[in-house]
Amino acid sequence: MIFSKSNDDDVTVVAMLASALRRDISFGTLRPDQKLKIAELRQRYGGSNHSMRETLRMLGAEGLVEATAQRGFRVTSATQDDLLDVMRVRIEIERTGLAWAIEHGDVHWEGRVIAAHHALGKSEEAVAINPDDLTALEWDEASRAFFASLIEASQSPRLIGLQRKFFDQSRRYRLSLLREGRLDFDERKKRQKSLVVAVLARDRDAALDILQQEIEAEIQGET
Amino acid sequence: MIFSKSNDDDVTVVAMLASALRRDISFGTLRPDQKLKIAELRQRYGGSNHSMRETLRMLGAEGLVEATAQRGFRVTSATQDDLLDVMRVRIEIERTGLAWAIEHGDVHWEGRVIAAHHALGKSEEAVAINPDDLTALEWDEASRAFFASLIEASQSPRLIGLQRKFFDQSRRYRLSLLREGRLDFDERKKRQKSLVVAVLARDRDAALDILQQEIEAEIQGET
DNA sequence: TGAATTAAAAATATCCAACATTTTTAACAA
DNA sequence: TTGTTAAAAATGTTGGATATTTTTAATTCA
Repeated sequence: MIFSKSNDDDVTVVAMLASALRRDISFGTLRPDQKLKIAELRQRYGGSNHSMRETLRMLGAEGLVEATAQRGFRVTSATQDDLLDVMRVRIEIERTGLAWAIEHGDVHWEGRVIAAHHALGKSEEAVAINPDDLTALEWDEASRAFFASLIEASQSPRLIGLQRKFFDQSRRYRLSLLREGRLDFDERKKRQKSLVVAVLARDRDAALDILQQEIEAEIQGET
Repeated sequence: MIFSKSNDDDVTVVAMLASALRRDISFGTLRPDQKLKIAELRQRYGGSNHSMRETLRMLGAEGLVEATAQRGFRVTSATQDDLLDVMRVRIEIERTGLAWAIEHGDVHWEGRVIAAHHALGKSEEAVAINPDDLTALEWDEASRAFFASLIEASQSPRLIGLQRKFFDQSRRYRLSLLREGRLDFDERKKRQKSLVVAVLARDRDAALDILQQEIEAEIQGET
């Protein structure tokens, strides 16, 4: 058989519930600090109480939801401090990962970075024109793929996992910036371009600087 | 009421199961790659099938256990590469945290570092003489507390969380080094002492260097 | 013999229903 | 108001049942 299973992530009920909840937390349908009562969630998303509990535990591990003993779950609160913390940690993680990747990466890695950059370019154009939910999610995923490609050659599974985790945690804030039109797509395009150039030139210091700027631009927006 | 509840962590069944499993994974009673069948675990540790599943999900989030859809859980495998990865990431996390702490920490932080260092010293002496399981666990906890105190003033909840996570992940390896008598307690004592001195002097570069050495010493052992 | 197929067994993932415990809410008295 | 108490709601846990999937063993056939 040529075809691989569509998505190893959505085969179980818990995985599907997790996807749905992640999406709704990202878009703010489930608001920060909102109490997540098992009964209500079941009515809205389906699943048994155990599936839902397991799902919430998973999201808890991802940092999207917080659990308190005997007091259930709530959506992780979103504050300015929290945003700052995610982004500061993201900067350190991704800088380290990129440094390692520049050290270890081969020509195939360079190819994947170029490909991811190309795809991101298309997505940014699309979302700049039409920022509806679906387009926004595709753009965010392209963005994630681009940053992921950068540290892909770091040879550190944990660092790669951390990058994904904090990128996911910052999604809420990022989509909010997009909605409010506070992303400067021209600036992003320039930075991303020069970031790729620096990476291909193996100019570590320059690459790390630009990477950091690109992440910092997501803290406040640029307009 | 003056007394606070003993431990917010062991109030629920799931939390207790998690503690027990964590301990047994740390000591290798549950070996790397070992299949964790719900039925067997229930017989050994108690709890319902759901509690056990939830527990395993939690440990999965902590990186002690790995889950595969439709194929259950197993103890995360322990390889040389894995050890290297944990330790490299630990170094980056803790270096960053200590740098931030040195920047932000006040005199109270210094006090807590000194206190944790003092307690660790006692524990190291105890475990050097008598490395039984209980003493070993207490030593490991004192060690964790010392490293945690260093980055406590980093003002980054996420960084603090990451430090704990990776310290926990490396526990298996660390206890193994201890069992095999491959820790040089004299060297450790010297390093810890000079680390504290550097921290109090706010000599960032020196402190980061020593911290890194102390972590690296846990990769291979020193004898 | 050995590869492929099939049947049986085991294990996972899920659900429902029930109950004990804890927390939250509402009512009430001081 | 403030504090206490009772009722309601929600969480945490369990047992048992069932569908699906994976693993193992047995069997067939080239």
